[in-house]
Amino acid sequence: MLNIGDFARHGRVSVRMLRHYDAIGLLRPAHVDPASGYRFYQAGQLARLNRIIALKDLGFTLEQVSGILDGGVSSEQLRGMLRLRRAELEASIAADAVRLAGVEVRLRTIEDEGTMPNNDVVIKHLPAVRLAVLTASAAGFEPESITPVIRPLYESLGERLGEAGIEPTGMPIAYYERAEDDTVIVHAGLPVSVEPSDRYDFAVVDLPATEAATIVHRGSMAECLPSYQALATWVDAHGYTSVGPAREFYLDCPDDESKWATELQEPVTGG
Amino acid sequence: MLNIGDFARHGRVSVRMLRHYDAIGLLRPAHVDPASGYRFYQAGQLARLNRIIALKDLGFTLEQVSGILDGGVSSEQLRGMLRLRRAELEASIAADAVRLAGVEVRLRTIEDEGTMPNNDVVIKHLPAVRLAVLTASAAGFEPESITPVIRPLYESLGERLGEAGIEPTGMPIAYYERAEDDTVIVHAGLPVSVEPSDRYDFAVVDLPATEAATIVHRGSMAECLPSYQALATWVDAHGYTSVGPAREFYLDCPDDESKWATELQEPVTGG
DNA sequence: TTGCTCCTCACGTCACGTGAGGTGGC
DNA sequence: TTGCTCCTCACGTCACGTGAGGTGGC
Repeated sequence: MLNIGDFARHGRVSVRMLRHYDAIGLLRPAHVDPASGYRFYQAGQLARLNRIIALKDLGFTLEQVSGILDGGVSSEQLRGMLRLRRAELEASIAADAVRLAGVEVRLRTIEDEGTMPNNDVVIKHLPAVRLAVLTASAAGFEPESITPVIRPLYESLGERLGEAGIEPTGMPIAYYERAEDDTVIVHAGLPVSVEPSDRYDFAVVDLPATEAATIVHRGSMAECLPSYQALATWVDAHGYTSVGPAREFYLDCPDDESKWATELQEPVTGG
Repeated sequence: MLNIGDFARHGRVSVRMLRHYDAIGLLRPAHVDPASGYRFYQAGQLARLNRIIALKDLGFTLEQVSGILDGGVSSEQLRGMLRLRRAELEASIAADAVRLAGVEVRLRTIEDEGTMPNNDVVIKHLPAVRLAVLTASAAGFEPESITPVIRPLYESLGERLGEAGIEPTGMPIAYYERAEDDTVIVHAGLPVSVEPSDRYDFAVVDLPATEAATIVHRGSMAECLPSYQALATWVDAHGYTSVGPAREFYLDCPDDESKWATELQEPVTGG
């Protein structure tokens, strides 16, 4: 019979762990002195302790270890648990690898530039939205070309929705496509919850759900290029691929345009 | 101004997270209604929220995120944190890979044999020990050859220690070496804390500290072969390499030998 | 008035580490 | 008697999830 200290030393575990295993019924001492409460273990109990440690090292919770050791788990169930554990470990390794890649990117950027890189890019899941849309063409993607096109689109769209008695259900979303002749097709959209109909003098479009790399641009849209570039750089550096047209989500549009907040959204896949 | 629900939806986080970030001072609402306690956020605060999420996704704690965002961290310190994080992630991936390999081994074993494999093997660090040792030769490693040699060795060793007035400081440890002619050199040891001396009629040997794969054998040493085989199988399957002579650590040796408990220790490296 | 959203506690999570405060045996 | 080991609470860890119980605005 060994006291708890000796048993812990032989088993290379802490005394506290043994008390914990006693408390949860995972490893009860062979004998407890009724007067002092002292725990005593048999050397042979090291075998069970070792089984516990071995299963714990595989990443099972103590509750699972308990089930496995006390026969509450059939051979078939054990196979299932091991397969699940394998899947979890593979997922965990993959997630850590993604984190590691992100850290590498930041380290390289900071060592190139000596400054904190653009941290504001986040991958988000964008749900599908139904939009009322008006479309027009612009000469290029520079703000000087876009602004004079999109402004009147939104004014007109607002009026037409009003005439049709429809209330937008959220903030404006614009999206852009490149035409063959390198001009840009500008879509000005407002979320609505109506069925498409010939009677409307605007289109009703369902934007699909997607993963997107996003960045919040603060300030006038005239100065949005650096934010777009930061977004594009990040997407490239993290191994994502752009899919589908970029979107602009107008979060906050007070009269003073220098105080606007816009989320730039680049639908992506991979990573 | 957005209420907490809308802000959470835009940021793809839970309301509870925003309250938590408020509580720890990481992201305070732009405005709090004094009467109701309602939190209100500006759309532009999404930029900070995204920074928080991005750094959190790299695996930084919220406290570290707070330090990084609030400028309490210089560019140099940030580099250091990123390097540390990289090392942590690499270690985490390596540890998970070891666990995964262990799970794979178990899965393969259980699918070959349809039964729970030998779980009792555990890697431990064995500290260095000083032993009083008597040595003899045995014909082979089978228990029939070892037992008649080691018994008298321990009897004699006990007597000689008694004559020298030395008390063993722990349980017996035996170790074995293979001679060139394939016979086995048997060392019977008892832990002591004395300096080596010519006056003793036994050797004083320092066994080095080592990592070892260990298994607890319960029962007579006449039946130790299956345990040794399980140990050897495990060492092989997990990619460890044996280094140095195997040891036997006698944990509990009552008169009834069928109740003995012995830890078989195989010094290893790698894994 | 019914729903909906918001609020503030406060417990639970997981496997112990770490005191605090006290006792028994050498 | 001093050390050493043992004991039982009980809080702390980390980032929230999840009720409980209650309130304000449409």
